[in-house]
Amino acid sequence: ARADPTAAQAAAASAPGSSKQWQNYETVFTNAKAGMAGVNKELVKQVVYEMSKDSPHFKNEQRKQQQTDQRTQKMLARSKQLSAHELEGHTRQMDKKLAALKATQDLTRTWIHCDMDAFYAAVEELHDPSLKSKPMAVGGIGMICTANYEARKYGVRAAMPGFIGRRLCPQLLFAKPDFSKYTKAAEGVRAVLRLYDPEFECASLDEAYLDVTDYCQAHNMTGAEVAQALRSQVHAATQLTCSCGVAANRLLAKICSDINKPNGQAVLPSEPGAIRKFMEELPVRKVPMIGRVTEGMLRQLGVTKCADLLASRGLLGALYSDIATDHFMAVALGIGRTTHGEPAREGEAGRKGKSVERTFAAISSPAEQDAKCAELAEKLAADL
DNA sequence: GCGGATCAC
DNA sequence: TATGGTGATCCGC
Repeated sequence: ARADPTAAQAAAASAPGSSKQWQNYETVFTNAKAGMAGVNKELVKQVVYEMSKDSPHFKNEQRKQQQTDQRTQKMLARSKQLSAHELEGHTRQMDKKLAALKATQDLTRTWIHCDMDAFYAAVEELHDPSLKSKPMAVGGIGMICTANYEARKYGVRAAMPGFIGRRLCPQLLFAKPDFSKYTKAAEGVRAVLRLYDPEFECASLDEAYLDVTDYCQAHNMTGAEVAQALRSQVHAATQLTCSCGVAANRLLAKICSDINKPNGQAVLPSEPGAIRKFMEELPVRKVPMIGRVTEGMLRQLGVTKCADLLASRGLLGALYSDIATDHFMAVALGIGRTTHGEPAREGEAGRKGKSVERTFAAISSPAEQDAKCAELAEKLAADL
């Protein structure tokens, strides 16, 4: 590997005086992600744009973007029609909502959100330690599932097409996803988590929520100490590292687990003042369920930090649904769930749907399209 | 009620 | 050359 990934890339980049259209090209790949602090974002944007701009995929992205632009414009127009009187009314409504929410706040529990670091890639490195020092991605030429930290230095990351990753980092190695390996590793991790909260909840293969209130009490330990012990024990048992967030509820713990990634932890004290201060400065995009689109719409309304959610509560109340504003206000106060969900009904019991989809090259003949549908239906029937 | 959009992993 | 798959929920018509 070269000493300075971005310098090597810059030398290889081809853009002799071309019009710099890529500068206006927003891509998910330049979002902040652990291990990507030193990445030359402009360069990544340029490479992604150059490799994408003539593709059908790009056209489709543009179409979708236009759609959300329209939606945003509609909302913006409505916001401008609001009278001061209407705004005041909505503000009072939101104040009621806030008061009700505050009454439900519970700061007596200690939650840990545990998030494995570059999980699939870390498991692959376990099976082949020589990969550790090399940039490597799990996935294929079509799509990267996750990249190790060596690869992230080049801007290579999850959800990026493999051929773009290879352009950003020519020596990038690919490992074929092997979910039986990851499932097995996850079981090793879970065996440890169970010791700290027998009712812990898996959010995915590599994420879990633990209520460690009882454990803290029984062992006379702080949440931070438990997280430290848990991480050591996970590493001892599996040779894998994870990051933890420690806070009074699941929402805050989840946000915190991302702060000191990889192999770190962050603690938010369960004090009203500390929580208020933490939320005030937090960019809304860090909040679970505020994704790229919602972030964009909120930005148009002048809302970028969680403090803005409170300040603009009247406006939000006028423009968004009850469900959405409930979430916004809860987030603004740092209020999240403090209980486990339904007793984990194993397997398929809670399932509400089942589907199958494939990406394939364009086909235009009705006969071929029909055959494709039949193929998918057969697959779905077999799965069912 | 439905299809499409959004979000998460 | 080439841009994933599954499931849940919400929005807008």
